[in-house]
This record gives sequence, C-alpha cells and structure tokens, in this order.
Amino acid sequence: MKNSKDESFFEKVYDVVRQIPYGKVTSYGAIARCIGSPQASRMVGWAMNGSHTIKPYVPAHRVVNRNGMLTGKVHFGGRDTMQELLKAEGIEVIEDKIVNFKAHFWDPMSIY
DNA sequence: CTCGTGACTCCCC
DNA sequence: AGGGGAGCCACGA
Repeated sequence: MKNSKDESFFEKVYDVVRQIPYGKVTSYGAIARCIGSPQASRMVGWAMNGSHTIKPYVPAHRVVNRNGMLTGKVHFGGRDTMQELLKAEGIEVIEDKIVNFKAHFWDPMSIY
C-alpha cells in the first residue's frame, strides 16, 4: 500500500482494517503503530466508532485490544454480535476474549 | 472557536 | 507486581 499523507489517520485505519484476512484479528495498537502513531491507538477505536457509517464495510469485529478482548463489543448493538461474527470465522471467543489470540493475530505490517 | 472525551497503550512509581 | 498518569488525533457540543 502507499503511504500517502493525503489520507487521514482514519482513512489509514479503515484501509488497514479492510485488509485483515478472513479468520484473522489484530489489535488497535498494532494498527496505530503501523500507520505511524503508536500512541494514537485510542484513535483507532474512535475510528471504528464511525466505521459502521462509512463504506465499504469495515470488519471492526476483527479489531480487539492488546489482550485479545472484545472491548468494543458493546458498539455492535450492545449484544454479542461481535463474538458471533468472530466465531463464524472460526475464532473461538470465551468471556469476550479471543481464545489462542496469538494464533489468530494478523500483523498489519504485512500490507506494507 | 474552545473544551472535553473516546472501542488504547506505554512508562514511571 | 499493581496502580496511576500522560500521549496521541479527530469529532461533537
């Protein structure tokens, strides 16, 4: 991918998240670090907040915190939608945590 | 236009 | 080892 500065932080985030392969997940910090702002991991989450509004579809359910926990599941309708989506992709989730998170982890750096 | 907050993470004590 | 504080960028009121 190209690192054009024309793209805003949000656009970069969306771009990366859309590249997440099926059955894979990543963390906010990994994305933030990859786009050049390791400390701006919060912004990634904030970007996800509006991800359902933009297009094309952004697989925000594949983005979790550093612990592999579904911190943003509440934003998927206040139910276990996020967990269901992950499970549908072969990712086992227990207690809002991804089982064997490291095995399913995908490095955003791969697209660069 | 200014202030506050947010789906996080890292460093320091 | 656990708790607390700071930093990042963007958006809404």
